[in-house]
Amino acid sequence: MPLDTVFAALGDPTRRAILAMLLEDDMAVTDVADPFEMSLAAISKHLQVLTAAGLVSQEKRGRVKWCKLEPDAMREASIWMQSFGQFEAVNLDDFERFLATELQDDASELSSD
Amino acid sequence: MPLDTVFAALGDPTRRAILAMLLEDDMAVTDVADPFEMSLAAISKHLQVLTAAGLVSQEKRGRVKWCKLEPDAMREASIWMQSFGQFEAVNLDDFERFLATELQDDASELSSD
DNA sequence: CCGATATTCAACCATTTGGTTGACGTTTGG
DNA sequence: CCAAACGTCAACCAAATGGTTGAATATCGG
Repeated sequence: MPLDTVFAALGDPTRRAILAMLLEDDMAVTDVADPFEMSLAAISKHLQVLTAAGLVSQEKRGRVKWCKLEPDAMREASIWMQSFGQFEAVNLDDFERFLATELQDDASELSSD
Repeated sequence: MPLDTVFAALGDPTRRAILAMLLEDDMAVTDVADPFEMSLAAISKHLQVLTAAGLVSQEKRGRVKWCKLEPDAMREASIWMQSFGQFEAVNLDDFERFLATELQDDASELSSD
C-alpha cells in the first residue's frame, strides 16, 4: 500500500528535513547530505526510502544525481488525514467510495505506468 | 517530535484500520481486535502506539477500556503535509462536495436516532 | 465466592531500521 | 591519463518493530 511507505517515510525527522530542503530547489545527493551530521551513505539510503515512497525522484546527469521533490505523492495521504482531522463522524462507506473514485482519477493520470 | 510518532503510527495498515473503525464509534479493546487475525495483545500494543501518538485516548470504565479517536492529533501533521502540496483544486472541490453531502446525510441520520 | 471476561505484562523471536565503514564503479577536470 | 569527486554497494551492528505465547490482574455476573 502506498500509504504505508509514504507515512513511514515521513516518520523520520531527517527525511522530513530533506523534503523541506527540496521544497526550495532540486539538489544533488552530496548537497542534500551536507547539513547533516551523518555519512553520505546514510543520506543516500534516506533518499532511497523517499524515492521508493514516490516523494522524491532522482535523475542522474553526468556524475551528479539530482533529487526532485514530488509533492503529489502526498496527495492520497493528505486526503486520508483530512477525512479524520477536519470532519468527525464522517460516514465511512461514503468516504471509501469517494476515495475509490479519487484514486481512479489518479490512476488514469498515471497511464504511463 | 510529535510528527515523528504521528507519522510513524500512521505507517502501519493495522493502525490505520483501527483509526477508521474508531471514526464510527468509540470501542472497547476487545471489539477493536475482533476483525483482525492477530492476537489481542498485538492489538493492545497497536493501541498503545496510537495512544502515545495522541491519536487515540483510552478511558477505563470497569473492566472495559474504551478507545476514542482523537483527530486533533493529526492537525499538525496534516498542516505539515499541506505546506508541500499545492494539491490540485480538483480533489479539494470534490472533497468539499463530498463533505456537503456527508453532512446532509449525518443531519438526516440524527433525526432518526 | 467463583468462574468468565477484559486487558495488560513479560519473555521471547524474527525482521526491519538507521546508522557505520571501506571498497567499488563512473564521470570529470587538469 | 590520473586523481579527485559523486554516489552506491556490501557487510556489519545496535536498536526498534511487530508479532507470538502464557501468566497475571482486575472486574463483572450469577
